[in-house]
Amino acid sequence: MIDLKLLRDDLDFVRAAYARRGGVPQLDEVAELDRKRRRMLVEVENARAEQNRLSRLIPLSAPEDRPSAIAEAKVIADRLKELEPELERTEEELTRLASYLPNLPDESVPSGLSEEENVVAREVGERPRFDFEPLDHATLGRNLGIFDAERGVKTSGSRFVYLTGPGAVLELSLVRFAIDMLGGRGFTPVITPVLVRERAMYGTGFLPADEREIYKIERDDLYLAGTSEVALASMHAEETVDGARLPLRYAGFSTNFRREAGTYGKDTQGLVRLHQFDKVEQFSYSHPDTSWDEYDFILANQEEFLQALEIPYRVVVMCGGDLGPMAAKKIDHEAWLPASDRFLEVTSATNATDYQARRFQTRFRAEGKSGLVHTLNGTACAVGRTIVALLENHQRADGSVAIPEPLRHYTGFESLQPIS
RNA sequence: GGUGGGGUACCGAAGCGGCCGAACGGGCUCGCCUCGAAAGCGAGUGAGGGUUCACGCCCUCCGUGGGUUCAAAUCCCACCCCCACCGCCA
Repeated sequence: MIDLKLLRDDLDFVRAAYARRGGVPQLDEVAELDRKRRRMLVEVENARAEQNRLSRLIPLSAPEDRPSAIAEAKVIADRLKELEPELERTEEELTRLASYLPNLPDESVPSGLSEEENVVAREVGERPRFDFEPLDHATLGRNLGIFDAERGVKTSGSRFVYLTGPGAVLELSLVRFAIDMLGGRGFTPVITPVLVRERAMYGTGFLPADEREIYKIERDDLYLAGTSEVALASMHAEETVDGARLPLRYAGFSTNFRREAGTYGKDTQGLVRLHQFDKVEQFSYSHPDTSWDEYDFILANQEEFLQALEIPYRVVVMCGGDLGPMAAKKIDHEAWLPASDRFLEVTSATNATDYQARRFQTRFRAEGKSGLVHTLNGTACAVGRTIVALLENHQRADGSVAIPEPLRHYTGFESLQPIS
């Protein structure tokens, strides 16, 4: 939710900001409803003030004056019974429409409507050169016996896999590596609930915008989270935290569930686009004045993680049209996949500014003043896609795949070997 | 699945339908006292919104939503959430 005061104070500013993400059709309607609401609010409050005044006089008045005093108060009471529902309807409509307003893009966000207009900031790391024909990750995975897609389909349908043998160990190793790295940087490890209430989904910003993408458990009225961001953003809902304790940093681990609606036929092989995958996520509650510094910190952690694993990548700044509803800015890191000959999104970092905090009412208090915090999130390790990048970049002529040095401590092996 | 008990301000905890935004205790802040601290004493201490250049004024909030009434923390209805115990269970 954005601050509706902005619509009153500087509608043109809001309009210009939204233009960078393709515009928001209902903007003027929201602004008009807001004006109407305030008009009615003043009317209702004045009536209530009058009613309160009259009511207070009743017990003080002489018994013989009571009937007339009550009759007088009743006139106002009846009038309020007409005005209040009307105000309420206006407020409901306003809230409903306003909940579709996305966050305002930061000034540094490039204009654009689709991912074609995202901006590649730079490329980091050397693309590997092979003196043999490199294999794509799906083939490698099969050869190495680290996942089993056929049986995943048998059990759960397409886009589900079994991670097997060294694949399972590799996953746990990556998770632990990421958690340890962040633990040294002030992030408290958290394993989050994956079934969440509607309120958590709404507050994070995935509802109402991304409803199609989310699994819902109708019977128990719960949703399956697509990222631990949901539970982490919801963690301090309705709380006022001591400003001196900011930033609050969490390294969330969870299994994530995504419907991948509308992606039929896309990335059907391997570990790229699954309905279920595990991820370690950075999440920060920041003071609003320093949230862009915190954003840089999250981005730096992401780069260090990729560099430690010797994965070449590029930094992509999302254009306005490619931002999620909660994002004021979003930057992805895309790993280079030499055999597939393309880049693959492996991390994403978002500064949600006060958008989520306003919905969740997460505040801070410092020097006697209180305000909304800023929330930020960024992938630390999306396990499946990280494995994809490791496989393609570290494959060797004999069909094996080298494990990067920092990870060996966790895996206990130095390479993945082809089975039989 | 069953049975109970609860949701009041930063925390704990009272609260006859009418100066109740709410006693009291703790905490916190600022004073006094002190060489300094503790203790003690005194004062203060919620949030959101509307309006105003401002001082201020006004409205709302006692889990949520309805209802009764001139007037609801208080009475009525529905719902949500939390806790405890029993059963089942990784």
